[in-house]
Amino acid sequence: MPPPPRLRSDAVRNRERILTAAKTLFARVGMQASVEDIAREAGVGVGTLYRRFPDRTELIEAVFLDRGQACLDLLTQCLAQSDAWQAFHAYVTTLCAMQEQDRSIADVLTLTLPPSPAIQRVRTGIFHAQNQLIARARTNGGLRPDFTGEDVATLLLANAGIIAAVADKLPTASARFVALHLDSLRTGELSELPAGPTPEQMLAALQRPVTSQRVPVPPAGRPTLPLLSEPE
Amino acid sequence: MPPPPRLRSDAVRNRERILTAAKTLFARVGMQASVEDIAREAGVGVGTLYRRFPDRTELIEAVFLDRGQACLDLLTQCLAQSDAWQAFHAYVTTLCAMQEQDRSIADVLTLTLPPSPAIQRVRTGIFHAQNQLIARARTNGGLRPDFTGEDVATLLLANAGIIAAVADKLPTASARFVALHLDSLRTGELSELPAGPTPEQMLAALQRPVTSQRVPVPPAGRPTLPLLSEPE
DNA sequence: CACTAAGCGGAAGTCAATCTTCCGTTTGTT
DNA sequence: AACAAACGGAAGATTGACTTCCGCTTAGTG
Repeated sequence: MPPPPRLRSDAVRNRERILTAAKTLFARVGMQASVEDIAREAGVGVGTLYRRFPDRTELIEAVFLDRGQACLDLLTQCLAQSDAWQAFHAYVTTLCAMQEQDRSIADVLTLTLPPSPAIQRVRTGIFHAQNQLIARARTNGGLRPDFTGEDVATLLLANAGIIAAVADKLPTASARFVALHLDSLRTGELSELPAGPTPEQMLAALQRPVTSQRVPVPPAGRPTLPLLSEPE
Repeated sequence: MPPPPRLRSDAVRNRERILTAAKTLFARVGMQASVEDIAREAGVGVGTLYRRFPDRTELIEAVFLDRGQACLDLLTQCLAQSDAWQAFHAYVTTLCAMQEQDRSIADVLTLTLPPSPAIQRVRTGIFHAQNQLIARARTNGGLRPDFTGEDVATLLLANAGIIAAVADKLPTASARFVALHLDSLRTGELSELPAGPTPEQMLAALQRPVTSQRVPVPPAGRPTLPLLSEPE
């Protein structure tokens, strides 16, 4: 096979710029940022962007590896703390705060993108560390025993909902909500939790294609249950 | 002023059909359902729909009054219960479950639509009842004293996030999350909550135009804080 | 310095999804 | 039966994103 042709210096520079621009925009609007916006932010023409990244997924992958690393860093930092509850608490709090700064964070943990080998590796790394953190907090930190990694994912989705709706106008809403939620996680007066999705289900559910996230129209629709089920 | 011209009988019937179709579709996909989809669901032509509802907001308003009534009914039912905590618990649980069945429910409580007199009336009714429920649960039901109506709104936004992401594949996720969250609301080991948005802020934040919810591109963007703030 | 191929920009062509109008046809009402 | 009201849905208009293409620019080399 022929040696990969070297890129010209300006090409390298532009590649870099595009990547930074993508990070910036993905952070700001989520990963549905348009190609043109990214190009503008990078100060290059769309043509350039396309030559370098013919497929949007490459771009996404690059950015995601970066964000994933940030998560891993956070996890490492937290795992280093001695107090198990403190560590867990700091993790959840900081992660959710990061989400507010960077709307692509949620996607890293909750996936929503086609698994490439590299991404898979980072992801399993994250899951592993996260589970470690959870396990420790369960045995030593008073974290309720029925709390799972899936519950973290769900929390991120929930937090994403708040952020999408009001982060710009109510920057305090998310943090308060998370703080509140954390209060439900320590053993104390625990209610019987309904079973949530299994890890497999959760993984499958979040495995959505990235490009063209346009959802046509739900074909049929569930059989519209009665809205006002007898409370309790 | 001339007496309002009577509608022809078929016109009346169609008006009704359109309204039902709108309810159905708004429930299924949220209020961004397209005009054509509604028309098809109603079994009428788009032209008909347009003549009857030249402005999409009328349609929305009609549907929302209906959904609002459902919320009020729920509230009344819950307020009738004797146990204050049970009542509150049932309210939150059922409301969140309703959200899963009907994606326009969240919008009714968290608004997101231009206040018409009629809507305002229903809304204040709901808020009033809801606050009553909260107040009772606080004094008699062990609800933590720092919990407010705004926290309910935030929870709905969060729940909407979960639903939007995975309700189709993980129908259990939302319920489990809500149950978990409810555990954080009883007095017990309470942490110091960060202040959330004030009622005024919350109202203002959720006051968004309904039509054309396309957000162009966030003009500037916050000053990108460092992502990995020192945990804790 | 000059030559060449790699690289660049962005206008223009595609495409899909919605909104909106318009008009020939159907239908209710008197 | 006759007329206006109402209907359906094709067609035009808009919008926003994706992708291609080509004439100009520039880095790298001899």
